[in-house]
Amino acid sequence: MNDYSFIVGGRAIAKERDDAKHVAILRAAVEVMSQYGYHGAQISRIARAAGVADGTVYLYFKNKEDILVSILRMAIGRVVQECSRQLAACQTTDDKLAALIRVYFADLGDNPALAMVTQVYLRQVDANIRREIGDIMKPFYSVVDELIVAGMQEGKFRSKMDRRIARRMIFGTMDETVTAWVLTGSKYSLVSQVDDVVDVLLHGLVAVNAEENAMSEGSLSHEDSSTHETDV
Amino acid sequence: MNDYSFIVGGRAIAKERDDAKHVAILRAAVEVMSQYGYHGAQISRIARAAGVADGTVYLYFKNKEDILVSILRMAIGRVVQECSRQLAACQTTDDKLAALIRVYFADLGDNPALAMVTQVYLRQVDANIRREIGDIMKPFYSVVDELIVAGMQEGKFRSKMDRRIARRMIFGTMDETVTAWVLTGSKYSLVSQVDDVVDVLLHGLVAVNAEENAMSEGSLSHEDSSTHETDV
Amino acid sequence: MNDYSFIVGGRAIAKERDDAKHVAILRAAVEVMSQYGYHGAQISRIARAAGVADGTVYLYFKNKEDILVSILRMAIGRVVQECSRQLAACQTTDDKLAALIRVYFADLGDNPALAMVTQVYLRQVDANIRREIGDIMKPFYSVVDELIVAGMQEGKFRSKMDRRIARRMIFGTMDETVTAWVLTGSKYSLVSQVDDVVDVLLHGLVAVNAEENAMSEGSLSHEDSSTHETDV
Amino acid sequence: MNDYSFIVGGRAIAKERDDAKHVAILRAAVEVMSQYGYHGAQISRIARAAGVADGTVYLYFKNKEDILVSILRMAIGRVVQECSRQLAACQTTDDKLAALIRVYFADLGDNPALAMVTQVYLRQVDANIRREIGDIMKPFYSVVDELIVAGMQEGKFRSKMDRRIARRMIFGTMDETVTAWVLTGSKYSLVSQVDDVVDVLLHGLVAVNAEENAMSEGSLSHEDSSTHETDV
DNA sequence: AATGAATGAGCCTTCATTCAT
DNA sequence: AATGAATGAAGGCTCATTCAT
Repeated sequence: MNDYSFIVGGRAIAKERDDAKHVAILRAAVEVMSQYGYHGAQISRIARAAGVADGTVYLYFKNKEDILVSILRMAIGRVVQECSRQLAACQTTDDKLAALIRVYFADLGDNPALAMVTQVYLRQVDANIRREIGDIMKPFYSVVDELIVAGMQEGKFRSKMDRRIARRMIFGTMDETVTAWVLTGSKYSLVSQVDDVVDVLLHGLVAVNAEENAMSEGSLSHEDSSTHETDV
Repeated sequence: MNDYSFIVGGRAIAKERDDAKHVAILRAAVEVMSQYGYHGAQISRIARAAGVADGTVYLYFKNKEDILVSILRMAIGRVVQECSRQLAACQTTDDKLAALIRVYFADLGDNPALAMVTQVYLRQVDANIRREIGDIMKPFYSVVDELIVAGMQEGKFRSKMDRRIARRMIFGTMDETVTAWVLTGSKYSLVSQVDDVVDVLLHGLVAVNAEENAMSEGSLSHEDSSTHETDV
Repeated sequence: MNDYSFIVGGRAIAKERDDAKHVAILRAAVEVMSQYGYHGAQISRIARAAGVADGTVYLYFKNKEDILVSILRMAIGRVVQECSRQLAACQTTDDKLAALIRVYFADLGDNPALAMVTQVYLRQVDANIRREIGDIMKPFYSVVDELIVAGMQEGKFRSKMDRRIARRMIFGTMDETVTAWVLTGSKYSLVSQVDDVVDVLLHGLVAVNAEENAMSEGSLSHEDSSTHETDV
Repeated sequence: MNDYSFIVGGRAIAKERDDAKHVAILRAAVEVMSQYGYHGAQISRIARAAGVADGTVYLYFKNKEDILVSILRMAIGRVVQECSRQLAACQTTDDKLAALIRVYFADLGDNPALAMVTQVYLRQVDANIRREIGDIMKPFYSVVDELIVAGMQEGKFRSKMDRRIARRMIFGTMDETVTAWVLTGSKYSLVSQVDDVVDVLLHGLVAVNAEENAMSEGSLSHEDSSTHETDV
């Protein structure tokens, strides 16, 4: 999935030439930024990489931050959509959580450049835009929120748990995992971390008893991922 | 604790006039940055807030980024030091984890401006400085790492768990919690979240059985914190 | 010739708007620098004098020093070109030397502001740029070198003379003459000095015998130039 | 003569500790400037090299330019004084000119760092200080002027020659020679150039006849100096 | 729609000089 | 006399954005 299909997301039919330029600029922005860093990502460089004139960028985007936000919107939009599809096919809440994380990791795992942008550069924007970022993330938050609520209702998840804190643990862990992967050069497989991450989120750090430890061993594969990973 | 004692860390007595200026500039930097944002934190504004001339800033700091890094160094240094003290007094690994998170939340909870800088603005720096940030964070990482290893060795923590992923869950959850608190205006008590956060980290999302749920209810207080918190 | 035709050199027709701005900035730089001195020649002042924005200067020149170097390049380029033309029409080596000095004095004599820049301000640049200045001057050096060699080969110039020293005498004398003229306010005619300078370069200080002195009297006119000149 | 005796010049007895600091600062200024260049010659660096505090420099010199001017004043003062001594011992005007140039070349030849300062860095000062430099040079100019007048009166030098132009030729040639020597790294002997320079100044470029050329051959040594010299 | 030349606001940093001690 | 910490003015350069063509 290095074809940037993530950018146009779920739109079934590309509109026109317009859309082609729109996408080209977003593609270029991701590439330029992941290559040259935040400060090296001048509009003129993005425009050149996209094969358009500087001014043309402003026909498609309000300003530079709008490009960054659009990148996130597209990426998250696509993840959310893919989540809806995959989660519907899951039977248990456990599976749904695993599916959610797998979709997220798979998406970013296939696009290190995009991951670099969302995990690092997007955080360098001004405070006023963080609000907008929050709005973009909301649908994704909702998916998780609904998942947590469902889990609690069906008795699977702990009933007295603070939903917000649970959600922050999920996002915080995902975020930290992806950021560590990105900052160490995207050298190992991000998806390979899914099972371990899900396991620790579901069961926490504490070993309830020896049997539980023994039972969970089979499905885990820490050793594999460990060998590929540089410690951060 | 708005007296910025966090800045000089554990030093009982400020050395000289030197140190006073050093601290004054760091204080000013934290205040100005939390108020005006990263891009609004011009050296001249920081200098004015510190009551010194622009040039004086450069007698104490190499450049603007050095100020940012110094803020983190002081803050983390103080947290690490406080952790060593508090963790030594803890009997169980559970308590140690709780103490660690409590120290961290208490420190930042008392200094919303500092939290704003570490959680938001510090991430806006250039790639080259991120390495330095990593070095500063290492001692803190180590504390957590040792805690995890100890927990696993004494059979308290799950033995087959990936240590790195466990650490990322802890940090990711803490980070997400503090960031959410900061971005919603630091309106509720950050320390009040400690028990819930620790609980969810230790036991995960899954309810093992009805009894466990019932047992954990007593020590938790989601309702209290919930009422103060705006959802993010 | 205060029309700065020296700047575009031999180009018969200015290319485009591009060239017009390029020339306008060089013109402005010469004027501003000769008027306000090197340290008073801020980019913003040059830009204002050229009728462009500060940033526009950097569309045409790499940096401030590049402007200085460009001024020299244009000026010297024009002199060298004019020299080639005039020297070809000369019969004797004496005449060629006279023509060379006349072209140089005429050019700078018509542009006191330019002379001020090349004789005074250009020498205030950094060591690294002196090399570039040397490269620019080389063609001019070569013209003189060839002239000296030709004179020696045809037996006109003293055969055992050190060519380098001869060249330094020629340049040193020209340079000192122009600098003295510039620093005293360009009040007298620089070209009027040509014959005397050439005479002293060709025959030196020593009177060979009474007859030679008597013979040379007719062609010289020290009294005229003397009356206009303030001693330096 | 690398002992900086040039700095105190002819003063028979150094005044006190005062004078020692005065000299130390001038020494340091010459060293620092020749080593680090004009822009690298900050007062603080000069002070450190002189072993005094920054502020102390201002007890001995009005400002930074005053240091530069003082360096020139000392150097020229010493040359002028040495000239008076040596020229008195000369019989002919020719010899006096040779002595003058020899004193100048010997002095700078023994102090490449000083030569670098006078030939290169001193010219980077502002316009207002050039006047002061002119004043300092006047005694040296006078020596040459008197020499020229004497030569003309005794019939040795050409009677109708423009004195000012003659003087500029002498200074221009000396200056160009020293500058070329300095900028090529002071690799050859500057004094070794004296005879050739004097010869070309006295007799000019033109060969009067074959006999003259033959006669002058014996006293010249172009080949020697040529081998040591890199062309500029 | 597309261009790209032009704009100009904005800021970090240096360093000669001062002055309280 | 000596110190050296403190000062603060000053400017080259970048780059997001505009707009005439």
